[in-house]
This record gives sequence, structure tokens and C-alpha cells, in this order.
Amino acid sequence: MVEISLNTGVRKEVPAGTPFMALLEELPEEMRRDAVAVKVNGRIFDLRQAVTDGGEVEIVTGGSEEALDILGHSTAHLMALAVMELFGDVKFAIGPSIEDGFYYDFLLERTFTPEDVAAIEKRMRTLRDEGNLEFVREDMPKDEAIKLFTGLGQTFKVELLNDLEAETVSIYRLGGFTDLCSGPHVPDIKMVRAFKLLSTAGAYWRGDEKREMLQRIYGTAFFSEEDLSKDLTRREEAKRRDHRILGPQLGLFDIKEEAGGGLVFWYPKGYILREIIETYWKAEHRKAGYDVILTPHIARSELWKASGHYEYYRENMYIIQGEGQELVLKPMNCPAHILIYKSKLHSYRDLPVRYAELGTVYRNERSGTLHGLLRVRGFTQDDAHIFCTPEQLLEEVESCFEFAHQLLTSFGFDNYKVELSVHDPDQMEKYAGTEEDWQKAEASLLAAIEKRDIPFRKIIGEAVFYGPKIDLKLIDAIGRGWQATTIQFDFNLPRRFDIVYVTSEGKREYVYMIHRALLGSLERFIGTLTEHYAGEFPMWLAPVQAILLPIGLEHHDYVRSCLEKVRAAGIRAEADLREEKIGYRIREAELQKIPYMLVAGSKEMEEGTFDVRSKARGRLGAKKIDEIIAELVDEIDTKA
RNA sequence: GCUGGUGUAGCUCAGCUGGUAGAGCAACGCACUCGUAAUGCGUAGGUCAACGGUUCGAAUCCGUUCACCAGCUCCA
Repeated sequence: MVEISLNTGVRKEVPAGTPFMALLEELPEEMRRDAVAVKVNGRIFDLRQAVTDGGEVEIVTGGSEEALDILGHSTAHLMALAVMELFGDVKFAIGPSIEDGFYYDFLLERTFTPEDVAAIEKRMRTLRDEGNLEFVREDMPKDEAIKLFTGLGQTFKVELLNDLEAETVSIYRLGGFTDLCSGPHVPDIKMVRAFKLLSTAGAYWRGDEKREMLQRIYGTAFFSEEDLSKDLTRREEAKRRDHRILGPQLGLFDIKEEAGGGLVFWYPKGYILREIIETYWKAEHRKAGYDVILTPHIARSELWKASGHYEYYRENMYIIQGEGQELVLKPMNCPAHILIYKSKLHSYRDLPVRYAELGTVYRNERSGTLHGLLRVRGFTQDDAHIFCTPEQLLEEVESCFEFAHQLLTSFGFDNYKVELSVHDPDQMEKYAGTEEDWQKAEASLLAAIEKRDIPFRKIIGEAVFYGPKIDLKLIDAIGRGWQATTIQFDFNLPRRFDIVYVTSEGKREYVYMIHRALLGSLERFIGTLTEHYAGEFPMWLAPVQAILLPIGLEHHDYVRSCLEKVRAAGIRAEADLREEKIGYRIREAELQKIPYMLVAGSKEMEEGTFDVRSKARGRLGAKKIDEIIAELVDEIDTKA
């Protein structure tokens, strides 16, 4: 007998071997129906599995993340069964649940067409409704499982098994489909109620480009049709916000085939947006104690040999031939900043030195990785390098973090996720710097995060070879994450360039170097901003803040004189004087997502007013022109 | 870079199994002089991504290249 207590408050003693399902019998009907799995002492189990140890049993129900995870995984198995039935000779790779749904990777001759996917989805529903299916779990010794999957010709599963440390493994059967799987799965296949297969894509076996290319099918699954339709709506919403569509549509930016992939053309309106960001950025950096600098776009390859980029980053660099010498189009700003630092000998009294640059860099990114503004070949980093003493480390990291927070929130990003990437102590040989350096740096990064008392994820082994880092991922208006801020230590370059400072004892020591980009790159940041606001930028960022619309010809002079006044107040305003119907011009202004439309006919002209139509709040009624100007200026100044 | 898909007028797209291209919007012209998300009529606009091949004949079939999309990988 073991003693267990349910998180509903029930305590009882049951014989070991009782299925968890039996524990639920006394619970209210709706709770039982909702139960997907149980968690005992942090481990998650199927309802069909048996109680072995006593302890706290937490019931995982439909609403939770974990339940969705299980559902996605179960749906992936059902999909695999459907694929097996429809296409026969299939090798199965893996089929996990992911943040955004689930997928399964298959190896087969045929390439899936959209019709195939529809057929698979249909078969899944038939199997669910008529197949009388159940997930059946079976534990077996590893070598037995190897025999089983070898017999089935499932070589990927055999490979996975061979790499597993465990003595005993579990398999799950669903109809004729047998999978190596630790589970758990939903207790009833009928729970796979609301799902949709979304897309197909290629994926390498184990993410290794030297291995087999598999076919992946992505899908999404929920416990109710309502949740599914919400998710599908969210995906539609994401499409509506796509900066690659909005950019050209709003006259912000575009990428030209004639120039090549990953190279951005900033149109007049997009450049206004960019210029506002740059101006604000520079002003804030000076306030925060940075010196703003500018360095060349190309430099002799010797510089890149010294930094190590020439050897280790070569495939990403554009190398050009000059007059008898080789030049590199800069992929990073750090060596240039170091040259400025090295222009004189620094004492500990000078530190920290903070050099900031809106540094435009070029990297030869692989063609398949290019993606709108989010992944380009030429981009401007909002870069800075901080040179400091070990004692200053913590304070500098803290102020970087604070600065990033301040910048991001002023652009409307109130939420972000924090990731701390640290070294893997077992692989010290692949890192630059000493264990002591790493300990010190990681401790200060950690302290800076903890001081802010916010949740974060620590990822061991994710640090780059030259130092640990903090990354901030912005969460946008519809909950998606975007890489922005990165604060990184560098133990490599100070040694390579021999950059030092003189201590109070008169000794020369290597400086500590922090590399940080707060917005990330202007391109990516503006892409992210565009999607966050769906192109409806707040007043201080909107390229056109107001448009003046006369009803008819006789109101043109009035509108012209008011336009001058509005512009004189520093508002970016235009007038649409075309001889089109007012409805037509309003529609165009709406589609251009201009925050304010100021409409004037005879009545307004007489009274010195405009009828104000706000993109966000609709028609606000007539107001005196001076009053309107004051309100708009206030909205701009408060960055609302 | 890899897998799959796509590339037709400024934009969104139609064009079946090969017989040298069509719509809507935009542009331009004319008429209308207009009150809060599209007034009507007309005109012009394309070496069908580029190059090569098959064919009597290619937007359509094949090959190569470029670009884009969904991913893999990579990353600001």
C-alpha cells in the first residue's frame, strides 16, 4: 500500500499498481473528464500508468500548458499512424510537441502535396472517430526495443535507442503504429478533438545538414474548437502584421531583387522612422555616459587577421581587392572600437570607456536564412563596447540592463524574456579566457538579472566561445518573441589586441570588454516594431502624423494655411488636395495608417476648426486648430 | 548552403493537357465638385524573373542561375 494525496485535497491509501485513472473515480465528473495526466513528485505520468510511489499527485487538466503539450504529442502520433496507413513505406524520425503546436518528421519517397496533407488530416479524423484506438504503453528492456524497431525497419528509432543511456525504455502503440516514446499520452483518443495540419517543410535528421533530409508536417492542436479557432485567428493576425508586406505598402522600406537579397532600401517614410530612432538613440547614449563614434566600413584584412575573424568568420565576410591590398567589408564593429581605445594608454582612472556606434556591417548570410528585415546581409547595429576594470563589471552590466529596459519600454515593448547563456564547465577547452574570468563574468551577469527580480532562463553551454551573455527577447503585441538586446563578455579580443589599462599599482592588466547591442540592429528592430504595432505607429514614431483633408476646392486655401501652422509646430503633416471624394481620401489615409485625419468643409472653415478623426479612436468631432495642435504636440512629446 | 514550393502589368491575381497574354486596383485623360473606408467612362502599360535547350511553335516541357515563401541550419 502507498499513501497518496491528490491536489484536490483527497488523501488515500491504495495498493501499488493501481492505475492513476482509478484515483480519479471519486472526483466530480467534469474534473475527471478534463484530466489528461498526473504529475507525481514533478514527474509526469499517463492516467493508465500505475501508482508506484506515494506522494503528492497533481492532476494535469485541459487548461494547462502541460496538457496542451501532451495533446500535441498525441496528435503527432495520430498523424504518424495516418501517414503510415496512407503511404506505407515510411521511416519515422521524431514527432514532438513544440511551443507552437507539434510536428512529425518522416522519410519517404513521395513528397507531400497539399492534397496529401488534407488526406492525412481526414484520415486522422476517421481514425479517431472509427478506429477504436487507444494509446497503449509498454515498458521493455532497451535491447528488446532495438530488436523490435529493427524488425519494423525503423532505423531512426534504432539509432535513437542506441544513443539512450537508459536500461528500460517505453514504447507506445496506437493502432498499427508503434513509437519509441516516453509519453505521456492522452487517456482517450477522442480528446484529439480540435486540430489542424498547417504546413510541410524539410528538416534534417537531428538537425544535421550532413544527414538525411526528412519531410516535416506541422500542426496545431487544442482541447476545444474554440481554442483552435483562436489560434488560427492569431496566425492570421500575424500575417496581417507581416512587416514584409506592410513595409512596401506603407512606403517604409523594401528589398530589391536587382540589388540582391538581404539588402534594405529605406524609402522616405521609413527613413523618417529610422532617423527618429537614431536621434533618440544617440541622445540617450550621451546621457548614459557613452561616447558616440563612427568607424570605416572597410578595413585591411590584417585587422581581421588580428581579431581572428579572418580565420574563423571568413565564410561570412565580404572580401574585396583594393590597390594591391585586400580589404574586408566589416562584419563587426569591435576591432574598430578597439583601435580607438588603443589610440592612447588608459589608466584605471579613465575607465569605464564606453564607445557607441550605429555601425553598419555586412555579413554574407546563407541565402536560405534571409527573412525580410529580420535577417539581412547589410545592417546597422546599435553597437557599443565598454572597456572596464573587473571591479566595474557588475555596475556596467547592471546599467546596460537598465538602459536596455528603458529603451525597449519607451518603444512600447513592456514585456521581454531574459536568457542567460553560460559556459559548459566540461568543455573548458573550447573557450577563450580562464575559468576565473568566466566565473566572475557569469556572476555579474547573474547578479544584474537577479537584482531586477525578473524570471529568466539559464542555458548552460549556450555561451559563445569568447564569453557569456544575456539576451533579451521582446514579446510583441500578439505574444511572439523577437531577439533584440544582447550583452556579451569578450575574453578573446582584449588578449588578441593586447588592450590593457594601468592599475593603481602601475601594472598593466587586460581590460574587461563588454559588447552590447540594445535594440539589436535597426533593421530587425524596425521590422519588429512594424509587426508589434501592425504598422500603426504611435505618434512620436509615425512618419506622417496627420493629414489635412479639405472637403472641396473652396476649402483648399484654408487647409493650406493651417498645414503651415501645423508643420510650424513640428508636426509631420500632409494635405491631400486631390480632387477625389472625401470618402476616397479618408480610405487612403486609413490604409496608410495615419494617426490623425483633419477634415475641413465650409462649417469648419468659418469656425477655424477641423473635424478630427483618429485612427485609434474614430471621429472625435470639431476642434479649434490651435487646440488640435496643442493636443498632437503633447501626444508626440509624451511618446504615448 | 540544404529540402519543398513560387516567380505573368507598379500591386493582387487568372491563363486546362505547348498555338506569341487577361481582370481588378493603381497611373494617365475626360466628366462629376463631392461631408468621414472605393463616382463613372476612357487610355496607356507586359522581351510572362534571367539565360540556355527540346519543338514547326514555349508563359506553359527540360536544364542552369537569381530572387522570394515554408522550414532545416545559422544568427544582430
